[in-house]
Amino acid sequence: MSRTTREQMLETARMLFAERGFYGVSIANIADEHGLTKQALLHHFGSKEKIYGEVLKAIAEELNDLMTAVQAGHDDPQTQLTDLFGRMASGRSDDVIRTRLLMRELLDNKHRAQTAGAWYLKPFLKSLTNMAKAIPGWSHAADAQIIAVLYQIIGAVSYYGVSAPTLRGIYGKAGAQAIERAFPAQLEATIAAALAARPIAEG
Amino acid sequence: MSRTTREQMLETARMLFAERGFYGVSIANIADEHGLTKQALLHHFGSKEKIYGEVLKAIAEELNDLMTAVQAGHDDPQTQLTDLFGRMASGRSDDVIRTRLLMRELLDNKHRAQTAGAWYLKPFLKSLTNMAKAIPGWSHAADAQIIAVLYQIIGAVSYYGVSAPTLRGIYGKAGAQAIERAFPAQLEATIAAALAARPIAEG
DNA sequence: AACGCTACTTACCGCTCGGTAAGTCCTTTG
DNA sequence: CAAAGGACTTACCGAGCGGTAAGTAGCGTT
Repeated sequence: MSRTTREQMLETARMLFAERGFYGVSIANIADEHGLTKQALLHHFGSKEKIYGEVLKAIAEELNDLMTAVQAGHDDPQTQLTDLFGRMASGRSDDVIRTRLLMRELLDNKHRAQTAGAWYLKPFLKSLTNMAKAIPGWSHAADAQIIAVLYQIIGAVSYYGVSAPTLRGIYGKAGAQAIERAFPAQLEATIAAALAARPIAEG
Repeated sequence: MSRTTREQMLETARMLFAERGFYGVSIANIADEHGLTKQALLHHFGSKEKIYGEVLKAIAEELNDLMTAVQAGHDDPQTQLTDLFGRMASGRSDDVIRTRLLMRELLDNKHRAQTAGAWYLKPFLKSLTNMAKAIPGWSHAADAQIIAVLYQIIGAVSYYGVSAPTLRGIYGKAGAQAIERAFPAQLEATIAAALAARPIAEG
């Protein structure tokens, strides 16, 4: 049963870190969600940094699983990529939480650095790059160019998962819902356009 | 001279908030940068929230200025938009700091909410929307669809300004520099592609 | 010369932070 | 049935947090 508690704690930690960021969440905040004390968390994980590290590690594994699933589902690399990004931006609450957390990590890891960082994402980015290289016309592009394109797509995808509260604040509930409805199709078009545009050779 | 001190403080605050986030920066941190005490900051701004609010307000003004400049520079709305996003992603340290801060605000404002938020950006988004509506083929698109597209572009642009440290961690200094070199041209292509794809009517 | 104002200071306050120490309770194992 | 160990608690700690109170020092006005 301790296993379950641990997993529940990790899940809560992920949600809270995604919502408020590493510095915006205290160990006690996470523990309160379970009716336990912060020392219970420290017992299981040792330190706040380690909790955060485990959350990131789990996310990295999920992304790799997603990658595997997408590769199993299609042969065409462009379809694989489109499917992958579509899944990452599904709008399901799991995905939104994960996207938020990854964006925060992107912003913060410079300062918390090596401890636990985007390094976990390295294999995922490597797989992404290989997938893109399999697209006709991309095979001879430099890694740097491919990553530049991929990062722009990831940026577009990520903003989707993160903007909802802001847009609701600016445009009201009905307006935000209309935008949310329009997003997925529009996103797919943007991704298709970005992938269709072949990488530009360095000048 | 008090004016100068105040401005310096705001500048430092902006940089630190961008680097470490609202919760990752204390008033004392900001004050230390000037050799003053935190009470000096509280004297000038009243509270931490108000410092942050002033930073956001200044950014909103800058974006509006940028918008005006771009409109004065070109007649074609698509060129205006491309120019605008290009300037926002110039890679100059000012722009990187501003982009980081806006991304953080996007992630955090749900919780700090009305106090001081993306509401400052409302006029900017409104202008952006109008600019997009002037593009041939976009005039009859719903606001929601236009904003969906714009947000994706903003996402792609923003990731550019924020990813450098992470990419350096993953690909090393030389690799990251190659990516940085490839980014601008690639970004322009992505923006052009996203703008070229006409908004999709709601199904 | 007294006044008021701005710019700042030192001295606090109550609170929360991450983390340590030392236990209690309960279950598993020999 | 005792020993061991995991799960969790209460009781702390020093440090840092945002913010208040009460000044002081230097200026321009009257």
